[in-house]
Amino acid sequence: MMILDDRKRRILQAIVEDFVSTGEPVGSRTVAKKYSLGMSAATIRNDMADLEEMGLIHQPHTSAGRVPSDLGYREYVDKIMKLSNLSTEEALTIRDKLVCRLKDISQLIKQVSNVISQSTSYTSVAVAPRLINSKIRHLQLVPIDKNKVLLVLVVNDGTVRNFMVKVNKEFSPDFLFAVSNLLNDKFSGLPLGEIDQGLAEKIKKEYLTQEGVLEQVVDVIRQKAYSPESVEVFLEGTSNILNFPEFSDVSRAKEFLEFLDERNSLISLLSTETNDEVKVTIGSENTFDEFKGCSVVTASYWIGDKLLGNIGVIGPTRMNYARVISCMEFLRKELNDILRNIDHE
Amino acid sequence: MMILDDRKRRILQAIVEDFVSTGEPVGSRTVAKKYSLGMSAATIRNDMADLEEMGLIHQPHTSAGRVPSDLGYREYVDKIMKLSNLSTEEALTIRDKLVCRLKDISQLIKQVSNVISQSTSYTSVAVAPRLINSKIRHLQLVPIDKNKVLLVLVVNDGTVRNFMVKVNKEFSPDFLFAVSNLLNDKFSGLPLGEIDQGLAEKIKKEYLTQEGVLEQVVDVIRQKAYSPESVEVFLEGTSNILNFPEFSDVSRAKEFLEFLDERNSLISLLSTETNDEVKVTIGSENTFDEFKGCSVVTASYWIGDKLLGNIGVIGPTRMNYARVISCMEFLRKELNDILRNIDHE
DNA sequence: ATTTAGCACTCAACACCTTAGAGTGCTAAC
DNA sequence: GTTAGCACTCTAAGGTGTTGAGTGCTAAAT
Repeated sequence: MMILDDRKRRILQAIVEDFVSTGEPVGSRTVAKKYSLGMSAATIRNDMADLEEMGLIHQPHTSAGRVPSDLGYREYVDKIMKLSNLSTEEALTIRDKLVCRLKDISQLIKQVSNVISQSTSYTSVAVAPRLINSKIRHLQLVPIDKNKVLLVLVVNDGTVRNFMVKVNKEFSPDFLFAVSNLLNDKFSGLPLGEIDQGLAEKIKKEYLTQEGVLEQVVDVIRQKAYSPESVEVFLEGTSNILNFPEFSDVSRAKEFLEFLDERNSLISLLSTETNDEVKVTIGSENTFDEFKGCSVVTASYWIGDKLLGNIGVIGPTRMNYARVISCMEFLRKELNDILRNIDHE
Repeated sequence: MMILDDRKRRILQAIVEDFVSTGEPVGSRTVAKKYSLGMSAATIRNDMADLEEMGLIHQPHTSAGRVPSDLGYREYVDKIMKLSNLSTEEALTIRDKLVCRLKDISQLIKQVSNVISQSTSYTSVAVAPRLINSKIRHLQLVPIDKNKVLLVLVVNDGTVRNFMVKVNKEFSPDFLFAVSNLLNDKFSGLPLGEIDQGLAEKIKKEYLTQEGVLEQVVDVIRQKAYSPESVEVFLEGTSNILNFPEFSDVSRAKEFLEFLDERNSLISLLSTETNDEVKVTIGSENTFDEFKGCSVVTASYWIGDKLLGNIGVIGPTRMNYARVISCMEFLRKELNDILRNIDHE
């Protein structure tokens, strides 16, 4: 457990905030002058030496100023920084951008991601609501060709998804319509996770039908509900990272961008459940090596107590944490509000 | 009209090929030694001076070697380079990667784009078949909620698209099914471009129906058929460009990457009709300023004489043209073959 | 017992110079 | 028409000196 006296805390704060905004190591003189803490550079130097001993800051080289370490950022985020609400003006612009795009939840999430990346100028990732937690609102089978049927699935949040179902004989539109009605009768209102072959069996018995569509449909639903393939991921503002001197080394930038291309990594990056809070992962706290120099801020959005998906920001460890976190708080709440209104099951 | 004697052509060839592979300006000694043209460096120097006068090559500075100009590349591409087929091995791997992914044309195109970017190590763009040129194979209306109906549209190449249709009253599934059947009857086989309100009127008269769905559906089809919004664009291998020293300047790389984020620019970049050929646009020949230092190689794919979409490669002007063009030729043919087999209208 | 001023010391960054070498254009000989 | 030779040019790389920011330590001041 780290205990800092008030003065050291203020010095650490000054160092973090100055470094975040300038990108240059911060010297004792700068702290004394710019942050009017009412003490001399020499005093600050002494405290800095202590802070360094504690591992909160370090020097790139002997005659340079100090730079916060990952631990220093952690201390700053946990105990020092002060969050502030977005300006009302900004809040309004963001709200505006979200409302005018309400045609589809996936599009909404994509837009949220876009807004995040724009107003933080970092990279943003988001995953659309996972199927597995949704309830079926409506489904319908549409004939495609002699061995394919399209399953159109509408879930409670209004998302529409298409799945191709392979079948072994051709079915007439009328028959498929009848089956659709039957399925709607039985399935609608059920969570996707509860659809299984047992259910199919029951229906088959009850209606004495032998046709093969039923199992195939249930199969596809089960498969798609669980498969990570069917999770929609949005990535916005990837080129933003090139603004930061941390990535002026092209090979580093490339490594980063290539990592972002891997869907699965992104999904696992986000899928730390964050309950009701915004979660911050700093530098070396990251599991992925590619992100040792980056920080990730994530949040989840919910309907009631059902986790729907996550949103996140990725940027250099030298990140404006207060701002990013405030921004994420705001958007998380905003998103939850919008979703609460949509969900008329 | 530019006429080069055989020797000058071979010198230009050597310069282009050496520069493409090394990225360094090419000197007379290098040409003489590495490309055994059987003449001395001095002779080559004389010819190089001529080539420079013709604007085909130029010197970055007095005591440097020569670098091809855009015009030089053009001459090389048009009259000098020799295309060679892909190795059978490579052809097989590519064919493999395409076949195992046949579930959906859009996915196929995306995969093609992916393959292109991988085997050229440049960035690849592709547009999926445009709706406007497709014929309707099947359509069906699915109820969503009290003022929305989903239009599921299946076109002749097997692509399935969903469109939300706003309506002003709630319709029963049975009614929508009946309308779907009617629409199928009237529309299926028709090119999307031919659907219009006249057609809707005719149907309404014939069936004496007054319900409002029909117009709305026709409206949505017309709108989506023409809107550039509904063109699907795929972009693969964006981070590849960071491999080239041309983009080791981060701000240049950023500019490039940001340009790629704009769908519309990409679409217009590709939508030069290229008939039966692969088209090469070199450096300053590009309309977009952002691409003055890049070359773009595009090709189209067709079913019969209907243009479906385009595929393209974007890379630095210092590009291995012969290889890229061969690769594109191959994939264009491959794609056309696959599509020919799919299209059982 | 802190805090502060003063001072010697360190080190990266920058400017400046020198050198090496790659490449040229020109001329005169082949 | 081609080539060898040579003087010339210019960049890239390495070396040197200077500057200034920043430190740590010590001794005086509070």
